[in-house]
Amino acid sequence: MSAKTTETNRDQAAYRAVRDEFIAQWGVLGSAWGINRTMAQIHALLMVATAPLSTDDVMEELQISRGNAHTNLRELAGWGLIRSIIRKGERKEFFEAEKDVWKMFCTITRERKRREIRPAIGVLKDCVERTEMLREPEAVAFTKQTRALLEFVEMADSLLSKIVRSEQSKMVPWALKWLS
Amino acid sequence: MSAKTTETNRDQAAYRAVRDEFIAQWGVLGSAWGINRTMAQIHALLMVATAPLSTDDVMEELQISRGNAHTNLRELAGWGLIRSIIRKGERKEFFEAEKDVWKMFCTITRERKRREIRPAIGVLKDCVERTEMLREPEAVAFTKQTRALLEFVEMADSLLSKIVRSEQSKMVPWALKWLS
DNA sequence: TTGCACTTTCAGAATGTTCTGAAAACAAAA
DNA sequence: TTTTGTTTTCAGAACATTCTGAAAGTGCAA
Repeated sequence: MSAKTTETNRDQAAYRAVRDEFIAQWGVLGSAWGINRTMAQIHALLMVATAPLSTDDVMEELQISRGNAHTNLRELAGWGLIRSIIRKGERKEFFEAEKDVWKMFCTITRERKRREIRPAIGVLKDCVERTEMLREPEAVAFTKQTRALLEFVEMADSLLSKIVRSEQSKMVPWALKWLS
Repeated sequence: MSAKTTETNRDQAAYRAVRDEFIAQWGVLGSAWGINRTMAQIHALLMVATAPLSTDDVMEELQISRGNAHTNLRELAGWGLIRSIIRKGERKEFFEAEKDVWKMFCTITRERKRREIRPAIGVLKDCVERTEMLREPEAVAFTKQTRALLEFVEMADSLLSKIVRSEQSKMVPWALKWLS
């Protein structure tokens, strides 16, 4: 084995170690968020993969069962963070992640808006509507507080909508300028 | 019982029903986020309470055990979302929530930055540093991807820092203007 | 120093989430 | 049609989180 090959193997091993560490840590971070650890790990794996992976590849790399891999791949596809690839002549389904960070951000933001912000707005609107005609001091305070929350959340929702509709090429330079 | 009293009682009952619904739903939303349901419910309860509540009040209102109430009150205090009140002449400890929505937002953002964004930045920096000298195509792609993530997360972190340092009286009108 | 009012802790129970592995379903090819 | 490769489902197991309730701890005041 040549010196060159030896060096390459060492580098390859070093890279693998860092990559595996990245996947593991991304899983930990995912759970700190509200996200299933395996789902976060599969996402990390696909984000740094150089080619689409099959369900079996994912099972092999992360040492997880077929059911687990399958379910989490579907879930990720549901979020729009990965897409499935069908290669002609191949029966197997492959998956690849969206790698553009700005697009990822927009996708995640849109989903969280839908799953977390919208329902909160619904609850708050309902609370305000059903108490604003009451005159007991407690009810008045309640309406005031829930209305303040509602207004804030609606503003945040609109801001996020506008940001997500923008082009990265406009937003990022603008943000950097605003920061300085 | 006078007509007036009857009306007041009905309103009181209506208010209670909406308030309890609010607390319950806030708990559900909390779990959709990564937050313990009881913790979210206690927070909701204290947000709309007109006076500070004791541990026993919380136990009574939410029908939960002392240990549960205690632990989650401490946790909320750890986040800085509630503070404890000691009344002179009283041995009992009371709790009240920060009600100002902007301050709440800043507190939550600061904590999430600390608990979720900082560790992510740490992981990503480490990945970039440990692979940027490698020349294998896979390693190069990995560094590129993790660096892009790092830059994005660092930018988001800075933006949030700046927002959280601002005055509500400056940010909110500015945001509203920007929206239109 | 004893009793009292309250807070804190924690083992085990209850509940909730995620994972496995095998069977069923499906669909392309033989 | 049957075979073959693949995806999907899901019952039960494994694991993780949250909750209860009782006991221990704390410190004031009689």
